[in-house]
Amino acid sequence: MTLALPTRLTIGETAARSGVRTSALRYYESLGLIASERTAGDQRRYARETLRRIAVIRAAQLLGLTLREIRLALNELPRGRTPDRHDWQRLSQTWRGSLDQRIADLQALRDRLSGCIGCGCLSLESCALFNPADRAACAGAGARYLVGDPPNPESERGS
Amino acid sequence: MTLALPTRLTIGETAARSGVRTSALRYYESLGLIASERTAGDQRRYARETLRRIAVIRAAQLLGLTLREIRLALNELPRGRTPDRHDWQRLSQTWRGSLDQRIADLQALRDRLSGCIGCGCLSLESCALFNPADRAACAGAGARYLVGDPPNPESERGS
DNA sequence: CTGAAACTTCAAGTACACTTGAAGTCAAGC
DNA sequence: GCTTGACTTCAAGTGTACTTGAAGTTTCAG
Repeated sequence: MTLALPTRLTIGETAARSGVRTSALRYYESLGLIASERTAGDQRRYARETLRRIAVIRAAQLLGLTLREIRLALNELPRGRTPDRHDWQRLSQTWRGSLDQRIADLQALRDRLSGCIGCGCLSLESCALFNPADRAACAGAGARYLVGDPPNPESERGS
Repeated sequence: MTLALPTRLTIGETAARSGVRTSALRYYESLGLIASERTAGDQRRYARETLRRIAVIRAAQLLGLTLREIRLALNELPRGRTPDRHDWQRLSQTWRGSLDQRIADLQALRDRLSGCIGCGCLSLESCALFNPADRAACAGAGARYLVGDPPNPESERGS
């Protein structure tokens, strides 16, 4: 078989194959999420392996991770050597936990949505959805990207 | 019982009870998500009912809805009359569907994360996670806020 | 009546994840 | 070798959801 798949992809090819726009790929690269080699004329060439990396990035985004967090996780992958099955498995194992957590959070929210918002209860003080502390607990790991705990809460009232 | 709970809350009280900062409350009001009456000195006073509204807003954000979408949903509530149990139930019913969808999406992602990212498969072309069309399908309803389909994709290549 | 905390508006700033546009360069088919 | 599409950089813009700051006003306990 002399079928040699191109080892290096242009940014356009990479975009087409990954479903991620070229501008996003450049952005990812600027953040250090992916890397490229350059041609003599300074054009990017991506290794095929980068496609997997991009897929992992998109999957991680669906988990609610920020690009910064994803970069940190990807940095755990061995530098220099192509990540193998074991490396990717370790990564997916890490994220699976927060994904499970996120699913559990959403399921809890679903129960509340039916049980509390819909209940017509007027005892607002005792209602789980109306208790900020409780909601904060619920918002925990996975959801912070969605609603985002303010990094610096309680500044208007304090002192 | 002469215990008269204050019917109107200041913005600070509302913030404390809802766990949402005053700046966010003003922002919500500017978007038409909540309403207030004003004192002679032009200060806001919120009805207690607004606490429920705020809780619903936060819950809906956890579902991944934008404030715009939430406003539209809240506008379905009867104007003029205080929403009753039935009104809230209808609202929660609407959102429950997308919440279920979202949970299903995340569960599918979880299965893939273990089954695909971790699998070490090198047949990238046939791998679900590497197939943009498939991922787009998966990203459907609930996830758009997280990863956000670009509103205007494929502009660099076309024509 | 006074002083401080809480409130007011409005403009600008922040963070995230990109996209868009301008102005120019590279690569490849004919 | 020339044209054209794909590429380059860099700065600025977009949308969402707020926050922050300045400058001034209101409320209320003492």
